[in-house]
Amino acid sequence: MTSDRLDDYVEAVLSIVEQVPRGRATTYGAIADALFDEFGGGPRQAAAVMARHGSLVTWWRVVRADGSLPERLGDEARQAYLSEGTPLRGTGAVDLRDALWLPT
DNA sequence: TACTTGACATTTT
DNA sequence: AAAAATGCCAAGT
Repeated sequence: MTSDRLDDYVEAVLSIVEQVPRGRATTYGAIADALFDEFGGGPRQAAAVMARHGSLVTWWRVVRADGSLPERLGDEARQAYLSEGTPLRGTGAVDLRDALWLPT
């Protein structure tokens, strides 16, 4: 049936990603924490959603806890960071000290 | 039903 | 400071 809570979780994650301001970034843990009230789960579930539907959103605005991101996407994300002026730390990772955005 | 895999996080060497 | 080990939770097989 249609009331799949999984799809609902997916939309919730994508919604948060779409809400991230330009030039800013958030982490999987922050998203998981924000949705933990309603769905629980953990950062891995948020990541699983991105792996499935991440192509539909600004996935480069979602990074790991240390500001770095998956090797496979590093290249494409770098282009986006340069375009949006995201604060980088020098090694290609986002400087979360300045760029970290927490879901509302 | 049990095992393996995964856009992760945290703690300990 | 950097790397390895452990923990977490759910989906896929």
